[in-house]
Amino acid sequence: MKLNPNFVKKLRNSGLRPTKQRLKICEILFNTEKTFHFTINDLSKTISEKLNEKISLATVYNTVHAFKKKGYLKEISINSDNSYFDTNTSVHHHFYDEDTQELIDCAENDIDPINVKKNITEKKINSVEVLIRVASNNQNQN
Amino acid sequence: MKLNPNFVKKLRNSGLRPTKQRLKICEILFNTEKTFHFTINDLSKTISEKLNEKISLATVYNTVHAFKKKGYLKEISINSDNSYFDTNTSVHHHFYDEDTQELIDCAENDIDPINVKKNITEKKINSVEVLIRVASNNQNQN
DNA sequence: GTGTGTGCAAAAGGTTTGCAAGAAA
DNA sequence: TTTCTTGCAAACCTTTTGCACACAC
Repeated sequence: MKLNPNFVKKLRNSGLRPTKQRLKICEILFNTEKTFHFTINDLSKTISEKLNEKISLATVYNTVHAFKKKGYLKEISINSDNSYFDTNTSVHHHFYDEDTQELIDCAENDIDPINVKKNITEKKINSVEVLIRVASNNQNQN
Repeated sequence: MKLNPNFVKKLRNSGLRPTKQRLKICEILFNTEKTFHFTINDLSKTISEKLNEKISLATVYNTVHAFKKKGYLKEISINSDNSYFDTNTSVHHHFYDEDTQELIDCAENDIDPINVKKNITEKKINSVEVLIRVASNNQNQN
């Protein structure tokens, strides 16, 4: 497996040692033009499918949390069943398909800018994000 | 403890037997003009503080889920640490205070209506909700 | 009486932690 | 050789489940 120098640099810059495991996870997460969403479960499945090597679950958790802490990943909570991570760390909106439990990025101009007229707290607004839940009509939401 | 006939009726109407435990939980959740947010942990603490009687954790879970299923409660996921329930089951927006982990309802007219210009799925939109994260400026988000 | 609900304790599921061995600096 | 990281297993915590007893009807 090639040792991508960009990822080595990326990790080094944030004070994380570029270990074999972290580099492999970088390859999976950041080696594509487009961003995507995943669960820890997805990721560890991808690892064991795509790589001929095993990374322990604990290391996957540690790495994902380290990446989140460094700002390379963003965590998104939609329901209590699953915790999603997003390789797109910018503030943006989502569609959530309740049938498939799939999370889809919303393009910047698919939604008009949100105007918060009144901030009832005195605190600074860090982000304003919209979640659009969709489902087919003949849906038993249970 | 008074046996509130409204709650007896409410439960009966939805096919839930009006047991002592369920009625007590109704008193706590629905006996106020204003709606509020809580975690299972909050609720079970309130129960043991406000009532001179104990309700088993399993029953609290069962009841909250039964109420959610009947549409009396709504579950809100903000972070992976906590699952919040809302006694306001309508579609509405929230402020989330990252300092205190507190969830605050947003009044209908504190935000201009959201205009979804393009629904990239072909499915029906069930809800459009905004989450506004706030925090004090001098904040170490860790 | 019949069926549903409760409470306990045990099981489950997902995540974190402690620690010894291994890899990076 | 010193420090950080990994991997395993155990610990943890929250939520769910099985089952006997109790309660609602």
